[in-house]
Amino acid sequence: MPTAGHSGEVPAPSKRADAVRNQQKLLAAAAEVFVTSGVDAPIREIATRAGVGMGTIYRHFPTRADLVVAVFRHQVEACAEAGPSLLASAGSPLAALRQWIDLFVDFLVTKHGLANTVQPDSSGFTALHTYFLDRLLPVAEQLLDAAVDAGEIRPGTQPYELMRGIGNLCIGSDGDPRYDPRRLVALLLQGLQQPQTSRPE
Amino acid sequence: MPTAGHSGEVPAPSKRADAVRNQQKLLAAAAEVFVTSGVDAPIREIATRAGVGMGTIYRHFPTRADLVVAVFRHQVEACAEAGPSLLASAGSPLAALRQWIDLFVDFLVTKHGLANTVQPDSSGFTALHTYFLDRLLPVAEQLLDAAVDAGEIRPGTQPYELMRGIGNLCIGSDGDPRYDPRRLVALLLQGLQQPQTSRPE
DNA sequence: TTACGATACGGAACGCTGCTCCGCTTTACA
DNA sequence: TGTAAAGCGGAGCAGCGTTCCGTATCGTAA
Repeated sequence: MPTAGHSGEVPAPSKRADAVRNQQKLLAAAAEVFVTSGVDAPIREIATRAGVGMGTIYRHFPTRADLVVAVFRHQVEACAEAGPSLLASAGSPLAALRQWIDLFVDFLVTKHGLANTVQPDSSGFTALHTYFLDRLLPVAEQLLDAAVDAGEIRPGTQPYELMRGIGNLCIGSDGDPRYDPRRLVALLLQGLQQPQTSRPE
Repeated sequence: MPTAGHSGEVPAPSKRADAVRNQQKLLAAAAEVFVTSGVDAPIREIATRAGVGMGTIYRHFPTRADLVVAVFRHQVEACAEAGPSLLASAGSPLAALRQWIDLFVDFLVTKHGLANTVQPDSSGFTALHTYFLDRLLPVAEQLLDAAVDAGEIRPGTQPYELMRGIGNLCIGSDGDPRYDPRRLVALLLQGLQQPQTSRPE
């Protein structure tokens, strides 16, 4: 094989620069549109938002499932990388956790859409799910630990339990304007905070 | 209010005969088409099969969910009524059970489609589910008991467990031509039969 | 730097679908 | 039997997924 890079994410032997650019633009645009309009959003809308033509999107992602899966992996990676950097840039561990969960909720739209797009009992699905857990659980743990160490939230919360709870809160969030999972997630976070952090009214 | 009928299934005060006829034709046609092409089948196909126009189907069932729910209730009723009559008409209780399960599998296509059509966590959904259980469990029990009394199948099988098992076998039956739930259901029934029915090879 | 083949792009066009709307038919009732 | 209302049918519209091919862009070798 020719120069395959250094075990990066793109094993393709050689790709044109504009093709790589467009793929990135499409992933970003699709992620935004999925949050706005769900995973069933018109392909045209995604192409328009990315500033590319219909042909381009179909060349990169022949089926909708291909696109959704790619966005999923991309989001997992972005979410995982955002954890440590938020911890460094945000004012406090709690602020970092809050912002990270915000990203996480956005991302869950894609994750739940996954079940409607690819066969939920296929081998590819379980592979994605384990990837999801392996990559994100340590990040959540790191953020939680930091916030606990800073005395901003009470200790004892399991990362898996929190992620699972947030995930469940976001189920069925489409179609019902009366139900806003973000409000409930915010409540959850509120409940996590130490009593002395917020003044007793 | 005018004459509201006698607490039947149709609370409409007075309906034209052809309207009632068409509604029945639509329910029957939709049921067939759902089995053939799934609950996402084109509305046109259902209208054509029923021999009515597009306007008619949309007047009776404004949304796809309305149609699916109506077919569901209709199927539950038909399935429940078929139990005793099969027991009387079929050659043996086991034959009756076999034919009834055949109906039941057809019907499950609609039931699983329900989850994709109406909100699975809505109150209407749980109401339909309890209706489903209340109406069908006794029938399954009656058929099982009869077959056990006749010595055709081994005793000890719980009706709920059987129905649940058949239901699970029928999950994800769309889209994969390699997976035919009916074969597996038949195997299940085979396993239910008394050892002495089939010669021990 | 230039020229050229390969690669990727864009979007018009097609077929299929859900849904509406209105002229015509059928029904029920007096 | 005559008439108003209720119901019917399907053409037509808008939106979506998907394909296809002329054109633009890129990488490379001279």
